[in-house]
Amino acid sequence: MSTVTITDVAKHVGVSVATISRHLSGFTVRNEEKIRQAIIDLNYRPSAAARNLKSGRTGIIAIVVPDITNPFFASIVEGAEGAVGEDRMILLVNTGDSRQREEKALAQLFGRVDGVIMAPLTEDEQGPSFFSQFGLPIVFVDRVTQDGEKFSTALTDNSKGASIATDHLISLGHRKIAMISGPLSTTPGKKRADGFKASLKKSGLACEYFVESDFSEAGGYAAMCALLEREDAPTAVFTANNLMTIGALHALRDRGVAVPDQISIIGFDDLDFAQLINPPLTVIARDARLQGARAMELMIKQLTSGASTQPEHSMVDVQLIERGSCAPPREMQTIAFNKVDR
Amino acid sequence: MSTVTITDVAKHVGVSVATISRHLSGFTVRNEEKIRQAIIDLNYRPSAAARNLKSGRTGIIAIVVPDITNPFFASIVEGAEGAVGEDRMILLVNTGDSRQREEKALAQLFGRVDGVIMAPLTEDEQGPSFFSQFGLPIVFVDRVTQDGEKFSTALTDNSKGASIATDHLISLGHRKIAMISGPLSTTPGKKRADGFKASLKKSGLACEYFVESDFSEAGGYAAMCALLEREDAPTAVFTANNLMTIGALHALRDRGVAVPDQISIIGFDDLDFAQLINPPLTVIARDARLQGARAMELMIKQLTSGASTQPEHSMVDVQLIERGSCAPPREMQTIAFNKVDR
DNA sequence: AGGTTATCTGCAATCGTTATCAGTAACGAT
DNA sequence: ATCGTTACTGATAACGATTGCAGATAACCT
Repeated sequence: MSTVTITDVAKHVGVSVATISRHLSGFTVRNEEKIRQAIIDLNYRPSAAARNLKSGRTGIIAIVVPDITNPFFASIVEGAEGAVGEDRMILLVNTGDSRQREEKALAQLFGRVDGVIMAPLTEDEQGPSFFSQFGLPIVFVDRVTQDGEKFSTALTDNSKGASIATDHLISLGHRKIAMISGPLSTTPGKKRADGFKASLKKSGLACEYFVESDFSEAGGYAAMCALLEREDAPTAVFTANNLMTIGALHALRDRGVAVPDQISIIGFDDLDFAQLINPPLTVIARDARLQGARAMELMIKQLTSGASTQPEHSMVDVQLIERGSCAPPREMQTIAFNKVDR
Repeated sequence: MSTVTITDVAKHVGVSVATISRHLSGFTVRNEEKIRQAIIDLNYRPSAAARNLKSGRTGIIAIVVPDITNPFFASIVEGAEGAVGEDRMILLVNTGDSRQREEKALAQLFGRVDGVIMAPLTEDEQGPSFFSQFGLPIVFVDRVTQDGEKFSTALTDNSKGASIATDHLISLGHRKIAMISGPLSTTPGKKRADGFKASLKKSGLACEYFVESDFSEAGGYAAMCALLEREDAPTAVFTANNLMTIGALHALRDRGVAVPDQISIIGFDDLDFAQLINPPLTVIARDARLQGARAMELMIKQLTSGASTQPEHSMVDVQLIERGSCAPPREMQTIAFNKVDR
């Protein structure tokens, strides 16, 4: 009962399978009404597997992300979902930050999907030729691999964002500025660290409070604790992604450090609840949904216009959103207040 | 170049396709080393489509959720992902709260996946026989349809959770207790409303501040605003899911209403940042990840032990987490303070 | 050597669908 | 009546892999 094929329908109506197939493909055939009825009566559903084999396309696009519970990646997926269109679907692969899972998944994807939108774990994990030989269209989102130039990408201006954040802290008067960085093996980790260091350098500041962490909440927590324990603690900190920002905030709260009175904090990536926390969080924001949508558009373009097209690179802009978590450093606040009071 | 088939490998080695196939399936064959080498040289990857057609199984399980950016559903997906095992993958379908998309997706799933884990939009959307005739194993997660008893389910104790929340507010002395409810057409919406009303009744209170909303942040915001505008405003509010809690908190903040001094608030479902907001949020929590994992386990059980098995029902427990957003109502606080001061 | 297993091999059918190709029927124009 | 055109139909060969069957090869024993 569960396996009604096109042959059954054909027999039931008394025509050949070809006719049924043609009807399904939208051609006009003679016994349309009878066929329609038979399909309903028998509860026939065309087998996607057979169609895939015959046509060579699956109508499925894979999205491979390291961690779907990270709201940023969830937004990427949502954006891609919104741009996928009527006749395609999304296969989600969550690699859980495990290289092994990532590799395995990639191998299994072959023949199951028409293309892969991918946020690789690190930039150098696979041999340089791996993706070139992969045989499936690829679009990189948020992160790239070594030879990323050869593929379409949907990135954000990481170094610019980091520079804006750092400049903001500097302009408030901070000199002892820390960064809780992501892994330097990842694109955003590297670029954001670059932007931070470039800004410091431009203002003649040394990079003394740089901690490389892992983009996780626990990592942010640990990094913040380490910074607080230094005898000469920083007066401001830039956290390189949302989860580490949350972790750092937890650490500050647990240690009873007042924000922004004792330390200023600015995060990369906005959070849904940034306005609800105390104080409201100042962040560098970007439209992750848009980034996901761009990735999907690039993929669909590649799919429809053949593989011969040139790779395209999309860059989503970043933006400083000032709320309340950044203020002049403590020793300067008196001055600032004096000025205002005068 | 991109379509290397098993035949190409066979020719290259000088054996029949059957031998290659057997090698791939783990049997011992004569020219193992040669075959392995040829596979690498030609960059051959078995076509999943052909395997699907032949074997009738795809190794893919679909998860259909209304909104992947809702952290709760993201956690469900993560939990399911963690339990899916090595040889299966997840196809994610985000219906975006659109019934049309949901229907279409379901139809397209046939032949693409081995089973469907599903959180339906509403309880009654499809005819009662729809899922029975669907022809694919189904497990409902978080929400069910009318005839949910016939299928395996992974739910949480919604009414118990709502009762605990309501009782908590009552025990603090509140009498004017509001609920911002989800749609009564959904399982969690209905059950949580039931629990709320049952608790009020048990304590002899009338249900005067009940607002049915839509589980969205905007909906929670609007509902909270409506409640605040009533001449006899409530002193406490129970919000039926995480997004509406966030919306309500935004509304309270925008109106300058102090929590918990002027109004107490308790939400269903914990939030990552519940401790970071001011005051830390008191919530009813459950393990969404576990719920997703349970759903996947039920699905795999069904898949491996044939369709003949009885449906099973898993219930994830709920738990009150007291933080700082609930306090005795204003008129009682003096009394409470007096007691303490004595 | 001869016989008996044990192990491996190739052929061909099969999964459900679509594309191709050679028809056939209907109809109007000649 | 013949022809050309239009509009549809059915048989059949793919698509790329797996598998039962029967035959081939090797291994082992007497």
